[in-house]
Amino acid sequence: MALFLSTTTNKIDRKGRVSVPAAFRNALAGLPFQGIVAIPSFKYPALQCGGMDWLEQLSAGIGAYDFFSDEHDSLTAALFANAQQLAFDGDGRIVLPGELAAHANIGEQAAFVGRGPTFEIWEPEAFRTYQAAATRRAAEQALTVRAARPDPDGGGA
Amino acid sequence: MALFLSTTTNKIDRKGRVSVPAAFRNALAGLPFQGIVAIPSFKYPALQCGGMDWLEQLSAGIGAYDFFSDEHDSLTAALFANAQQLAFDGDGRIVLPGELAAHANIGEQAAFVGRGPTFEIWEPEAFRTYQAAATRRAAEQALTVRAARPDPDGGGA
DNA sequence: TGACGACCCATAAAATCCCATGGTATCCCG
DNA sequence: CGGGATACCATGGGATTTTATGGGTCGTCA
Repeated sequence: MALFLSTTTNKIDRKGRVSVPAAFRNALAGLPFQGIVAIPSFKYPALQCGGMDWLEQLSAGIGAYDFFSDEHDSLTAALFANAQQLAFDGDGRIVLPGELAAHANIGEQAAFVGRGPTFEIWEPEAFRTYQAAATRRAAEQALTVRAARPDPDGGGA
Repeated sequence: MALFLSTTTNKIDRKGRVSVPAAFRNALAGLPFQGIVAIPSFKYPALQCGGMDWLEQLSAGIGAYDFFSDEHDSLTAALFANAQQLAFDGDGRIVLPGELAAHANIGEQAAFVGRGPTFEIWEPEAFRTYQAAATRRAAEQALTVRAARPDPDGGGA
């Protein structure tokens, strides 16, 4: 699966449309469904996104749980019930539905944040705040990671 | 994986382009994505770089963490969100985005520093300073090591 | 009829491609 | 071994294409 990298902030026009960054669209090129899948994160005011293939993987993972288990209920309720399929228009834009925009407090602008196999959509200012904290934590953890996983180059970042 | 060796300093033209040293390009030949991946180091004013295969390895290493854990969040936010995929143009150059150049205080010139499986991009003067300090530290540590460990072959030097 | 979504087109800015040049190292041949 | 030819590399700039963004039109469904 392609990786989503870097952060791009795009404007939302008065019809509620946003351009998905070209780099992300390229990562999704070749998939049967041309568009993205967005799920409100239950940890952050943000939207978890990926291609259709990502959702299928997620589905496969959930399938492993017992069908009648509480986990199954919680997960399917939390994930699939709130998931939205957002198709690209001819110019690579999507329309952000009201509930999703509301969950992430998105107004005029939306930040598309790469997270490797997936990406997120944030309100730009909120993301900056979160990002600062995450970077600080990651810097501390970097030592841990290196200790746990021998890293010849001494450092990724 | 190929190795990156030696240091080369190249000029950045007014469009923000730099030639990636031919030796580094050769090390990346054969990869599906022709270009490099750059991540701002959170230890130095420099950019950690490598091929796409390097990033995939990194991604695999992070995948070991629980998907919903804070560690996972911090690392992916710090790495992937700040990472940039920089493709070669037809002449083996990349465009250095503003934020990356800013992080490394890069202006007119960029130093490509081989580090084995990865390489770094520095502002040349800053690298010289860092390099000198690192050399000094290494020399001090060498003395310490020799003192602590009786050396049968007479000290090597 | 009136709101909403899907599709189409226009435009400015930015990224990308393509070609030209000068310098340097390399190779080949006498 | 010397000298010319050659290939490769770093660099510059113009032309072309992509992107992001704005707006219009037409059909659909309530």
